[in-house]
Amino acid sequence: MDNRKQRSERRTDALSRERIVEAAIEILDADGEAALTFRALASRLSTGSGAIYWHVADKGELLAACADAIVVPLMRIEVMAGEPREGIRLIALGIFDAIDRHPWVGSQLFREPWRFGMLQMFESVGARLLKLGVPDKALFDCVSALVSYILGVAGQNAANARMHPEGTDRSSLLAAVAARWEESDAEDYVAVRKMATQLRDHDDRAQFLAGIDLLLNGIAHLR
Amino acid sequence: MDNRKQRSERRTDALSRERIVEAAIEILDADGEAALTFRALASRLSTGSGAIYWHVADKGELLAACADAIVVPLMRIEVMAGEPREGIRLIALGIFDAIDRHPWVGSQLFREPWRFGMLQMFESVGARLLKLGVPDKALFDCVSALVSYILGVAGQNAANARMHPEGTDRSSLLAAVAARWEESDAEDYVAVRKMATQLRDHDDRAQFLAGIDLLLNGIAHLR
DNA sequence: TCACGTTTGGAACACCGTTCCAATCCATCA
DNA sequence: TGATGGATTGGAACGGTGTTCCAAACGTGA
Repeated sequence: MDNRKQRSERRTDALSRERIVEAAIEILDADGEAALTFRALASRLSTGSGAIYWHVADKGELLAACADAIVVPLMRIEVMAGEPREGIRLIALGIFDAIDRHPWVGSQLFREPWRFGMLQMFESVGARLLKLGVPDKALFDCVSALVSYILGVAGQNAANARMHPEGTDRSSLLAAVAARWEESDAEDYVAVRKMATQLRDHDDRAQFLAGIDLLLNGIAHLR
Repeated sequence: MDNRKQRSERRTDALSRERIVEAAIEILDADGEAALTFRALASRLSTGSGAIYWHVADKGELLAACADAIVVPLMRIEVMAGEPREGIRLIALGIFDAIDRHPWVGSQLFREPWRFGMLQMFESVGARLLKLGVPDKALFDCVSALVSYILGVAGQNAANARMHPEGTDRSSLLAAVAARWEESDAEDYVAVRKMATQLRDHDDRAQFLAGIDLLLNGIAHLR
């Protein structure tokens, strides 16, 4: 009779898929992708690896569940309010910022794109493009270009973060690369030299948005 | 005296960085990324792992060297001949096709983007955009959007290939996904349902090019 | 011929994901 | 109430990985 009650209330210190995912995310955020091992996870949860495997099929599913926990909530964006272009920018920025906070999501999102709220993402972006008057025939190409771009930048940011773990002084790093660009051969690298100054003080987030706007711009001028 | 001669001609069966990279690429192409282990490599070269480590620092460097061997030649494209837009399309398609043939390059290119002919790629694309009249101020954003998009699609293709190893019947797979899209809720998934038919018989390569054109289009209509 | 730096092959190490299993918990039923 | 059996746990064990280490073989200049 109180069957329902007892099922819904679980012992707080019992292992559960959510508690495992939560602990895994803590490890991922604190020490990066390579630090997430079943041993480290078991130790943090004061248990053995076998117990974890009872709740989670394997490491792939664990990573996917972690990424889900971060990404899926992002997909629930105000249904269709506001200007469509702005809506698309918000969706894109939401993903960008999430991956900025949790770089490991980038690689995961990338490794298995179809496990996540991809359907919702396609719908969110697609519906807004329809509202902008994109013809049905061009819709899929446009949405998929936007999504590819978003995931592409996401993945690259994750790679960047993996390479420059955190404390790195970003501006001096950029300055160093820019200096190298400026020193490259004046005849063979005309464009690179011109980009060097912009590289030095560019902002990843703004540049990401510029790319989105470029795509939206191209979509607006479809014939 | 024949010092030079002896240095340049190496015994054909001696181990060398190039022979190792060559063998590694064969394994990668034949059996995928997971099959490349130092043991498998050593066995193929009839040697021990220690001998390989004398020529190659670690697995990361090995993978990077393999990717270099595929990608770097692609960057040497006819200096500045032909219509700039077409040139950019050719560069992009070159990378797309290379990754289609060697999916593992996609993930590697992605993991460490700056180890490769990225400078050349920035220059090749940038110079052509300059020729198209893109103002200096917008150059970096435009190039970087194009490069991000290219790498993004590349990575996703690699992920796809990893998931559907080869023999998979692509058209029936697409049909299955499309069917699922069509069955999704009629009210909440308007756009997805419209895209389903286009998903069913789309061509990855053409769609990739459509995205490039969208970006070029947006760049052309910059104000 | 000798000596010495270069190159090799494979054993050994630490660690990983995963499997297996004995021990424990706990709700249910006789 | 006590027994029973499934759900859940913790940790040992297994096969495999990247990497290190080192004794042996090679080959080249003195």
